Order: sequence, then structure tokens, then C-alpha cells
Amino acid sequence: MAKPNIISKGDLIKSAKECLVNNGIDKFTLRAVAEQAGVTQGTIYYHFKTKEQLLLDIVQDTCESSWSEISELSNQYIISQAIESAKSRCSYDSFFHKLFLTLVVSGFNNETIRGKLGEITQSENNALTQSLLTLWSKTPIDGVSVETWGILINAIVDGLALQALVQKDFPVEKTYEELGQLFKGLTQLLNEGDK
Amino acid sequence: MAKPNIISKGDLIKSAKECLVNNGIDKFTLRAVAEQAGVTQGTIYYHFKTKEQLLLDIVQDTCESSWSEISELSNQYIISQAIESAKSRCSYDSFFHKLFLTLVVSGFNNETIRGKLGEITQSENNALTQSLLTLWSKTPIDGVSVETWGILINAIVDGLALQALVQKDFPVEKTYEELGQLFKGLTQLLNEGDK
Amino acid sequence: MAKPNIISKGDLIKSAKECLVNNGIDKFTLRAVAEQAGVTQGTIYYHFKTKEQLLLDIVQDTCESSWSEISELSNQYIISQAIESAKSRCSYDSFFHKLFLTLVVSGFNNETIRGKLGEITQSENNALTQSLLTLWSKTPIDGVSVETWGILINAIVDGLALQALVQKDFPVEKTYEELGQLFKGLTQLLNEGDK
Amino acid sequence: MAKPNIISKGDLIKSAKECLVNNGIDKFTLRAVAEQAGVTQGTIYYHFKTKEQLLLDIVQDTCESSWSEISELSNQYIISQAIESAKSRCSYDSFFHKLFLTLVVSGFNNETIRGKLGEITQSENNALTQSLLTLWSKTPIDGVSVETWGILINAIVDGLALQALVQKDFPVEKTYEELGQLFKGLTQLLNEGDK
DNA sequence: CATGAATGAGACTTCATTCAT
DNA sequence: GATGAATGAAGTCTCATTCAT
Repeated sequence: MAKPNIISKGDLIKSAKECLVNNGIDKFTLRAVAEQAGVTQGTIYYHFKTKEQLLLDIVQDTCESSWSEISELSNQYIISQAIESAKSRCSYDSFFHKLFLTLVVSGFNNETIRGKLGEITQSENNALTQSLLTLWSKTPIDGVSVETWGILINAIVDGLALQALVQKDFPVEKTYEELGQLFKGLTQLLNEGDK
Repeated sequence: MAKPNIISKGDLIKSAKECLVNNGIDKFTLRAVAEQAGVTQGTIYYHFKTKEQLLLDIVQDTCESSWSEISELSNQYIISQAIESAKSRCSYDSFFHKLFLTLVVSGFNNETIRGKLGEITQSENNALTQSLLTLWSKTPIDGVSVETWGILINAIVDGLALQALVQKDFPVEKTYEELGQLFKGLTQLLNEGDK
Repeated sequence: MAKPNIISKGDLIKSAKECLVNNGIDKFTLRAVAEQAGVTQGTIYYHFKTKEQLLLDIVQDTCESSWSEISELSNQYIISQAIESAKSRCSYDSFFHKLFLTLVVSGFNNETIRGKLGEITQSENNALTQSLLTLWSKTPIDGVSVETWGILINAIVDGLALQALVQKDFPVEKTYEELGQLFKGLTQLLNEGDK
Repeated sequence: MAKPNIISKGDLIKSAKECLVNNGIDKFTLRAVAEQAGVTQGTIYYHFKTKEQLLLDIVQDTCESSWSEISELSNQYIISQAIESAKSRCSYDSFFHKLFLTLVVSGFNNETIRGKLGEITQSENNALTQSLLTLWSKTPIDGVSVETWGILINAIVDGLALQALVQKDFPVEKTYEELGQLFKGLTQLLNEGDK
């Protein structure tokens, strides 16, 4: 009774991600993943040695997606566009941030996961810093390195997402609007300082 | 064979928190909690109707602790001290943030938990805004309301904690030092603007 | 739905032994043991940490039973009675030897089990040697130490049991009858030699 | 992607035997056999209808090997050489006896296997008896038929092997040395009796 | 108050087996 | 001939939960 459906590893990972986000971490069962993907549990074990390996592959996949976005950012986009993208993922039901935070929490007891998430976060910081450098000749506020600005922006994006995830009526629109103003203000400071 | 040890609900909650943070969410079992507290599983059921209720009580307890800290903040402390306290909890092994994020992730599938965490986050925002108002007569950067500054600071604190949790060598010291400089810088802007 | 039936570890081990012998080693499942004992699988796990531990306890129990028999042998019985007892366990459906051989085969991949079975076998050898020494002043055949006679008798008993287990029509009666004659003959040799 | 390796049934049986002995009966899986043989599971199903059939073929093959040895024994070798060969297979890691006992235990729940093993054992007994008859004109001990001597020798060989399999420091050398003495002694008895 | 024995559902995992290619 | 993808039943084990004592 073997149906060679040829379901790919990628398909399974996608189903697994949905499962993880929709069912929550403690109902993230292989049975649920199998159902979601329309295969049997055995099939999952044909592709992934263990549940942990599946989770690891989810992390890997998530990081790779992030990385490709980051690469585009550093090359083509400027800060304002990065923030625009962050805003679009800042909501009470953000798939992206639910997934990310769930993985972070899983990582608390799995150094491999934790390490990978750490790397990707650091890459984000670096990319943001590079982007800032194309915008600012120097820091707009003395004592705050552009490197740290990169870290802070990333922190703000994650921190706001976190708030939006727990506050149904979080003012995403307003906050991001003013965050934009903040950047304008900072950039203006630089120009004034030049005179 | 009943030992009238008189273990309090609070003791159990404390043990449960430790369990949750140390063992991770998927090894957060009632047996583990019982062992941690030095009682049997039955005892837990004497105090909590279900496991979910225990989790809810953990959230409640955590929120209450937070609330009492917030109250102190609004009344007695100023921003710089709040930040100092945030820095002390920003580390790779932060019990507080591990607990908080674990609860947030649990909340993704439990509106009660999520709601409580949302409330407490909002309270933090408000308290920070109040604190800022005692420091700043108006916003240091046009277009960014003091309310939003409160939100942003809170976001930064959580976002930095998140980074520190996944990056073993995250530069906590340096980042918080420069975050301090940022505040000084902003406050100075206000004073300059006054002239 | 907890019924405090108070089923003892010993009861479970007994059921497990029956299961092992009746169902065979590859159908020796915990479900089968549970059914045999009239409890649920969970109950088994309450008493034994793992399936392997249950098997180990079966071995231990079997060895202890053997040991108590051996002790009686050395103290009260003489060789001929030991052989009588061996004969009674020599059959196509011998519970004892089926169990023993099954454990031996399990031991091929478990040094703990193997070690215990080795110990008990050695004890049997020793006991037999002691028994022989009360019967024979010296060896009836030059060059064969009484120690070795002990080993050989034990080997014969096991070897015959093995044959009986695979040959439906093995002549147990006749063989043991002549084995008795053999001992008589050997003992007689000694007496003749004395003259 | 079919590799016409032309792996023979015999090769698979050999791999399966190794698997059975090395991994033990409960890790005797078709996947393991396939790996051992360097083919995929499907290939095994091309050659054997079921796993049970493979096991049966292992038994068959083992019996045939035994039979050819036995034939040689009856025709060319004398008892002392048979014993020499038995000694060489009497060890803590005897592939032969591990395999044989494993098959015996499997046979407890499979009459086909059991029957075949019974037959081969009986053949061994007969061959030994025939060999003895070329050596002894009559039994060295009254009341013990030469037929029974054949059975007893076979039992000793298996029984000693069993002991060696569970006792790491079983005195194989010494025991077989004295077993040789025993035969010399018995043969001498005959000669003395002739006078 | 608290325990310890028991449960039953469900989790992860393995494995013999099938079948299109 | 042989493979690899898939299945589904069954196995080991965990865990929230119950309840008599």
C-alpha cells in the first residue's frame, strides 16, 4: 500500500512550520504534522530521523529564508524599507514572529537551535549596521556607535513584535509611523550638525 | 502516611517556575514539578485543579511581581534606574526573560494567558511613559510622542534581552552603556532646544 | 479511574515470565504482559522503569529461585536426586528450560543478563562438585577431576534438555534411566579400585 | 537506478546470519540485514517472500551445513576429532552456538523451525553413535547403550558450549582436556574387560 | 493534607511490507 | 532485478489525571 506521492522534505517542513505555529509548541506532534501534510507518520520518519531533527530542519530553513532576505536588504534596500517590512510582520497573529519566538523558546533547551538563532540574529544586526552606514556619515548621537544603532533597531523590531503578539489592540500603525519620524529626526540631526 | 508538611501554593508555583525554565516547556511535567517541590503528584492536584490552572497561576504570579516592580518604578525611580535593572536581567541565562518568553509562547494558544501578558506589557509601557514625563518637558524628537517613547524603550529592553538569550557573546555591557549615552543625548537635545 | 489493586512486582514478574515463554521472545511485548497480569501498560511502567529492567528483574528472580534450589541440593540431597529433578524438567515443553534459554539468548546482547546467568551456572557446577565429593572419595576415572565431573553433569543436564526441547519424541525416560546406570557404574569402579 | 549486482540468495542468508548473531534477535530487522548485505529492503523481498521465510532459510542453510559436517564425520573422522572440532566452537563468542541457540529459541514458537532443528540434532546423535561403534566393540559401562553414549556426547558438547557462552572465564581448555582423558579411560575399561 | 498505585490516551518510534518506477 | 518512497500496525514509553486510603 505504498503510494509514491513524492512529497518533498521541503513540503514536510512547511507543514511542520504551520503545525508548530497553529497548534502551539505542546501540540506540535508528528501526527499533527503528518495530517497537515497528508501523509502518515511513517513518512515523516522516512525523511527525518527524529522529531528533533525535524525541528532542527525547521530552524535551518527559517534561518536560510531570513538570510536571503537579509542579503537583499544589504544590497538593494535602505533602512526605511527594512522597517516597512518589519511593520508588515508586526501583528497579533504574525506567523513569522510566532514561529521565531517558538523556536527561541525551544532553543532554551537545545544549544544547536539556540546557536543557529544567535547567528541569524547577529547577521541581522550586521546587515542593519551596513545599511545605516550608507545613510549616515557618522552617528547622529555622540557616544552611540553605528554598530549599536543596528542592534537597537533590531531590538526595537523584535520588541515591538513581541508587544503586538500579546496586545490585541497594539497601535502598530501609529508606532511605526512615529518610528519613521524618529529616523527622519535623527538623520536631520546629522545634517544640522554638518553646518 | 500523610506528611502534614503544609506546602503552600506559592511554594509550588515557585518550584513550577523553576521547572519550566530549567527543564524547558516540553519537559514541564507535573511529576517534575512535584519532584522539584519535594512532594508527590497528588499533592499538586490538591492545590491546582489542572496543569493548565497551574500555568495560569504562574502567569498571574509573574504578572503580580512585575506589577509591584512597575509601581515602584512609577513612584520612586527614574528612567535610568529602570534601565539599570533591565540590564541586569539581560543575559544568556536570564531566568526572568526565559520565563516570560516561555509564557508568551504558551499564550499563543491560550487567550487567557495572552491577555494577561498583554495587560502587563501595556502597564509597563504606561509606567515608562510616566517616568519619561517627569524627565522630559516634551519629546526630544518632533513627531515622536512621549507615549511612543515609552513603548520603544520597553521594546528595546525586551528586544535586547531576546538577543542576549540567543547570542552567548552578546555585548550587554557595551550596548547598555551606549543606550545610556543615547538617553543623555536625547535629554541634552531638549535642553539645547530650550535656548 | 485508578483502581488500587495492589498488584505486586512479583506478580508482574510471574506474568512476564509466562508471557516470555508462551508468546516467545519476539512477541514479548509489554501489552501482552499487561494483559496477562490484568493491568494496563502504564501499571508496568509504574513498577519497572523500562522493559529492559523488567527483563533484568526476570533474570534476577530466576537466578534467585535457582539459587535456593541449589542451596537445598548441597545441603540435603544427593546427586541422584538432583538428576531426578533434572529429568522432570527435561521435556518438549519445559517451562524452565525455555525460559532459561530465552534469557541466555537475550543475554547475547546484554552483558548484565549474561553475567548473571554465568554466575548461576557456575554456582550449579560448584554445588554439583560438592555433592559428588560426598559420594566419591576420588575420581572414578583418572585424569578427570571431580570439579570437571561437576561441569560435565551440568552440561549433560542442559544438553539433554536442549535436545528434548527440539525433538518431540526424545527418549527422556530411557536416557535418564541409562544416565543413572552410568553413575552406578562409575561409583562401582571406585569401589572395585579400592580393593 | 537499478544496479544489476546480482546478489545471491546465499549472500543474503549469510548477511542475515551475521545480523542475527551480531545484533541479537530483537534487532534482527530487515533493514539491518539489507544494510549488512549492502542492498535495500526491497531487494530482500525480491528473494524472500517474508521475514519468516528468510529465517526459515537460515535454519535450512544452517542444517545443511551441519549435515555436510556430520557426513564427513561419519565417514572419515573418529570421535576424538569430532570433539576437537566441538572444542574449537566452545567459546564466549561462538558464532555457531549463538546462531544455533537463537534459532532454537525462535523455534519455540515455530514448529517448522523446531522440527528441522530436532532432525539435525538427531542426525548428530546417530552419527556420533556410528562413530563410537567403530571405536568400541560394546559399551564400556554396563546398562548404558552405545546409542545413549551418542546422545550424551552431543549433550555434553552443547551443554559445555552453553556454559562457555555465559561464563567469560569458562575453562574450555582444561575441560576438553579432561573430556579426552575420560574417553581414553572409558576405552581402556573396554580393553581391560576383554582380558 | 497528602500519598501512592493505577489508568488510558496519546506521544515518539520502528518495522515488515507494498508497489510504481 | 532492484530501488526508494510510502504505509499502517504495533511497540515502548510518558503524562495528566483519578481515587481509595
